[in-house]
Amino acid sequence: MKAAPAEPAGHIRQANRERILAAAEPVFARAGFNGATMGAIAEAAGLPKANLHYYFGSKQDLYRELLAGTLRDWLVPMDSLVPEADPATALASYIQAKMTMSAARPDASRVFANELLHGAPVLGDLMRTELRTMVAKKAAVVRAWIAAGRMAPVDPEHLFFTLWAATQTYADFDVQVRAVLGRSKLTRRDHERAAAHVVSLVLRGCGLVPPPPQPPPPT
Amino acid sequence: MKAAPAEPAGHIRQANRERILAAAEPVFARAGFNGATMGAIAEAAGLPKANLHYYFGSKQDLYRELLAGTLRDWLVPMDSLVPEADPATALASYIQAKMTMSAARPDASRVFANELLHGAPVLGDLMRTELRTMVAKKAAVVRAWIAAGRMAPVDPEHLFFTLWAATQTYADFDVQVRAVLGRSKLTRRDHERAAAHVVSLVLRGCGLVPPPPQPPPPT
DNA sequence: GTCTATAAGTTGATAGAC
DNA sequence: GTCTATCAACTTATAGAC
Repeated sequence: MKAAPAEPAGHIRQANRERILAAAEPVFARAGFNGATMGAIAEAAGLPKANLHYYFGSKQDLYRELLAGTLRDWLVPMDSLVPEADPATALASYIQAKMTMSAARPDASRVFANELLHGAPVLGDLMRTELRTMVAKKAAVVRAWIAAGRMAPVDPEHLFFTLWAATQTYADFDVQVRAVLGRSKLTRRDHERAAAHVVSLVLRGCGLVPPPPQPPPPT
Repeated sequence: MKAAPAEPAGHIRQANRERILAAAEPVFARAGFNGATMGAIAEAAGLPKANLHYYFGSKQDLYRELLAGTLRDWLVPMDSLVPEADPATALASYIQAKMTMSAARPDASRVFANELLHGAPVLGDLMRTELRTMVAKKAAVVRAWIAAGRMAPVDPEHLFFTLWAATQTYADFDVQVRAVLGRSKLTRRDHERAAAHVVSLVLRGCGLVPPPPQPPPPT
């Protein structure tokens, strides 16, 4: 028999793993993969270094699990893009969802951005499978809207690139946004203004009449 | 007297510095500041490590000079945004210029993006001064266009954030673009298509009639 | 399952001969 | 101005007591 209890089925294990993942996110976000040290993550998690290796094996495995979780969360808002929906409403709420994520979990976005920036050495396979499949499906929805004359003929894949870039820039490069706006910190009103801007520009760009400014969801 | 010759006024010095800077760009782009090693840069430059320290003092000084040069190049295309210009033409050519830079020097863009991603520890001051001043000037131009009824009332500062994000995503996150499009490498046609998409979406988004697709400049 | 101690390897930076 | 040799510090990962 091992020392691990058989019945609780890994309660402690899972709790500790999540604790370590949560502590690792800001450390990887601020310093990148190489700049982040297991020591710093361990300190943030309130555990000895050795425990991190006990739970995740290596630094790269820990990093990989963090990223895979982010990609999953990241794809969820695309579900609302369905053929039956109104294009303007669906796109506006997708943009709003992405803007809300940028504001709520900027570190997750930054770790992801950093991985892409360096060529996606650990996430490349997932990008070429899961992400590509999902985008192909949603691009088909946009193409259907265009074919039905419900929106202007934009390139669907490139529309997604623009949407991701325009929304995530407020998380990934917020230091640039703050420098230009002269803010030491982005307020809730800054984020609302940013979201209104992106929604309005994109909807008009897609030939869709922007709806009157709607209050943010009670999330 | 020092060993350095007085008359040639640093010809060798400058040539070697530029050689090292050119070699450092792809290394920093691929590995980030911490992942890049002085050994790797020295090898790429074909020089011993010690020479890098002789010319730049420290790794951070080398990195700082590389970034400052990129920021300068990066601001140049904004010069064409002047009140007398036609908004549609000026914005289209600004976007084209940024897209061309993304395609031609992706590594410079990536090093810059990486610096922003980690909070601009070495470039922060320049962002809050030079960048902010330049954007304030160009935002005033956009405001004048709007006041004259020559384009839709978009938020000028946020318009720049969107333009930068939408254009640089093709350099910074090209691995994501390639994954979605199923390309092993982005072709010239891919970049043209991307540029046409961004120009068209933004011009329509700004209430400006997109001009017919113009051939790329002979650059 | 937890933690201390340490091994094994890497890196930025410098000394000093040429 | 160039380059070899080397140091001091740091980091990942593991061994082994508890």
